[in-house]
Amino acid sequence: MAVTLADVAARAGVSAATVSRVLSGNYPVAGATRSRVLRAVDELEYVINGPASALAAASSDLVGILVNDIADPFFGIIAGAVQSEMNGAEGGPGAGPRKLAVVCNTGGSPGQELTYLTLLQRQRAAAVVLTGGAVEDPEHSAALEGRLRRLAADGTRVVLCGRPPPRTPGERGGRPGKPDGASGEAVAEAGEPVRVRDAVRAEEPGAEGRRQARTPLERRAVRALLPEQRGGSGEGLGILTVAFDNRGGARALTAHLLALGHRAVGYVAGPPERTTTRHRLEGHRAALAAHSPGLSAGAERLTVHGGGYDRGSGYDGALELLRRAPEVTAVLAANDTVALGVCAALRERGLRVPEDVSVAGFDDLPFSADASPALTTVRLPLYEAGARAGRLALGRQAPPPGGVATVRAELMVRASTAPPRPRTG
Amino acid sequence: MAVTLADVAARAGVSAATVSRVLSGNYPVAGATRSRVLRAVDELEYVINGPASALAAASSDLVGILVNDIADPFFGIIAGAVQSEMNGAEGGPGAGPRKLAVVCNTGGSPGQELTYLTLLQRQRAAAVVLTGGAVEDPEHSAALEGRLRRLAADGTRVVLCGRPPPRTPGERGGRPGKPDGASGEAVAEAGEPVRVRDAVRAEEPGAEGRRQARTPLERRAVRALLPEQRGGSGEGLGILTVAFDNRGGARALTAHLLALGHRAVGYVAGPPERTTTRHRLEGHRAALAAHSPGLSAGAERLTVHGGGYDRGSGYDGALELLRRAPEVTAVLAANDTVALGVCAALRERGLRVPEDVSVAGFDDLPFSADASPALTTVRLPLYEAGARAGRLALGRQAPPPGGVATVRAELMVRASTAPPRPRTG
DNA sequence: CTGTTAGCGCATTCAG
DNA sequence: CTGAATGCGCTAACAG
Repeated sequence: MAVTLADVAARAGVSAATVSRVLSGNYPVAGATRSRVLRAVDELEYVINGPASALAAASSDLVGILVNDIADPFFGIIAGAVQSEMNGAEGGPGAGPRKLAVVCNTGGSPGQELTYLTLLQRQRAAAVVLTGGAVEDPEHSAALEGRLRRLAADGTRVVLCGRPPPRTPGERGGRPGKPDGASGEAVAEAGEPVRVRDAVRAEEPGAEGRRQARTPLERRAVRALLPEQRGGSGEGLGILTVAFDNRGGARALTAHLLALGHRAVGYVAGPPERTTTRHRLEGHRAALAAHSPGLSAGAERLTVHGGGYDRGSGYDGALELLRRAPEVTAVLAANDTVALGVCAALRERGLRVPEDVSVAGFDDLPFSADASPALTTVRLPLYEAGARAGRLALGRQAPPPGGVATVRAELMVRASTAPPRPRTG
Repeated sequence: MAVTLADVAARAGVSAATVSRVLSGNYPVAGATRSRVLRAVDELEYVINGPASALAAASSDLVGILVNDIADPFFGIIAGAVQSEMNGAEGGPGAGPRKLAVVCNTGGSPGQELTYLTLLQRQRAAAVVLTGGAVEDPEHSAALEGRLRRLAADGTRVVLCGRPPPRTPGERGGRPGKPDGASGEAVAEAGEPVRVRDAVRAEEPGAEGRRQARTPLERRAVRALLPEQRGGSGEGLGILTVAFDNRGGARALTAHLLALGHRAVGYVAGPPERTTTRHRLEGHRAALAAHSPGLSAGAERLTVHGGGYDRGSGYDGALELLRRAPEVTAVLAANDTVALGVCAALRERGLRVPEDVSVAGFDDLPFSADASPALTTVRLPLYEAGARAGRLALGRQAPPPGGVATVRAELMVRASTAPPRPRTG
């Protein structure tokens, strides 16, 4: 507790300034002096005082990752990817995490989300990454955008991963419910979707610790420049987005079921207020509509909203769906976890998957391939998306055009879907 | 970025000290003044400067949670529980997380673990919680204990969850491999295991913000006192432990299989260097030995070590086991995830579970009950253990006697285990 | 109850 | 290349 820079300086017979310089390593120091200092640091077991350092330098190495549910591998995979991006590629010998990447569990609560953002703002976090779908409550959206705007203004990099970009002011008065639209995401979808693997690295791999805008004055100058470069889709707020193609994925999934011959397709959706829920549902309905107007008309009745993205919601939702529409021959679930719950409910009702009812999930979490039957689902490149978000948060990769990168979704056809059995009744 | 306490003070027409007082809330301030200040804070969108505050107060509200694999629900559940404990029960109006509980993903790497601890130490974290099994490398153990000791000495609370307590100096020269011993954990196991649900709360629910050792002088005094109260099992280092009864759980599981009639029981274990692996294996062998010396003798050949606690290790391990000992009628897995991999390999070899081979997991993660067949496993009260660890980290619950609380493991018999089929050959 | 006064430990100016 | 001096923004002691 007690040992400070001054102690180290005294032991090494140098000034505190010199110790500071060898520790931060961004300033020339004589080799002999340097090693003397390093030895003193070691002998005294000196550990830098983060708060003091952050105060003096007006910067911190904290990076916050907000997740809706830390016990859900969906978020775990993304968070792990972001975090791994903070560590590797630092070059230096014995390099470890230069950044303290920390994940904060909001439990899906808007309030907690804001609270964590405040806490992170207090710490002057270098970046924050928000993962997963957002809650579409106007009041909360406004509060959230305000926080994010201020964070960005303070120089904190803000990256959204798996969440649509905030609407730019001009785009206000959204149209939740309309199957398609002109939001930022739609724009990205329309264009050539950016694929993570093809992404161009902004810097050469070996380039380490390039000093950029280090002094307070330089920093200020950079900030002053930012407004000039502003584009659309949240980029104007300095917010970058890695979005998932939830609509496209759901569309492909439903199309797959229709192609198999299913006509009564139930949907056990997530909580209605989340963007992810809405987008997947929209994709589903779009596929229905594309097939025939009749299917589209009945969709409402065949949709059940669960209270969450958990197994219980799938279980309950499936029972409700069966009660409401016993004729369903296929059930789409909000995600893989929900799909497992659906399967459980179905089995309990004596229905076999896929012989009696086909079931499909979303996300392709690791366990999905191992479920039995193996789950037909939509693969989202969670890890790659998280890694990309991490790189953007670190400024290690050039922002995508428009500030939004949309990541592809891939249909994974496995054993849980099959043609409907011929009607015997 | 620019707005500081002084700005708020100026706007509210009070001194900076007063603003600080209303914000920290631990000092009497006149109602009128308070609301004036609050309004100014609001209008200016003022956000406290964490580093400055931490520096001045010589304390921080950061709590670190170290996990081996953030994508593994085992850790997600524990981490979520710890985190939720940081938020709730704070009493105050509009209360959110007073503590910034953050989870750090070590990826199971000892180096990363140390690095994160250093980072947390830099930030003068209020507490750190280390979850999951430790790596039993003497060199790393020494380094780790050194870090933890220093952290504890700095006033950071250190809590281990799902990891055995560090050996007290006198207990050095451990006996990895011996089926039983006199380590700290064994002591705890021998005594009445502390059950989380019955745990007594240290404080009344309503008691908020009781000031303890607030001034630097008082703080110093308390720290000086600590050495006097030292007990055993890491308590001497100020380290508290919530341990899992891995040995007992594995013992019960193996006993279950033996009772069903199995005699050739394979074991697809985790990485050999981890404490969790060793303890579960020891429990398994103990049950074998208790049944008959003959079984114990053959155990070595029936044990395969995987590279991790993931599905792939289970898959590979099972294939190796089948090659080495095709006669197995039951397979125990390192954990549920590994068990899923084992099942997959078995099925691929045309073996049915449980008709041809019984399979059992460990942990009882949420998906285990949904697997088909539903997995027989050992339930570990992950959430409760994490919550308890969180409370200990906050000092909200009295430390268990000896500094170690062992949490019960419960056998969950489901569909993946059955009697061996009568030998037809 | 409130204002004034000192630092907390470090990074960064400026002089050497 | 190095040392001395200044202040980051806040909290805590001290007087009123």
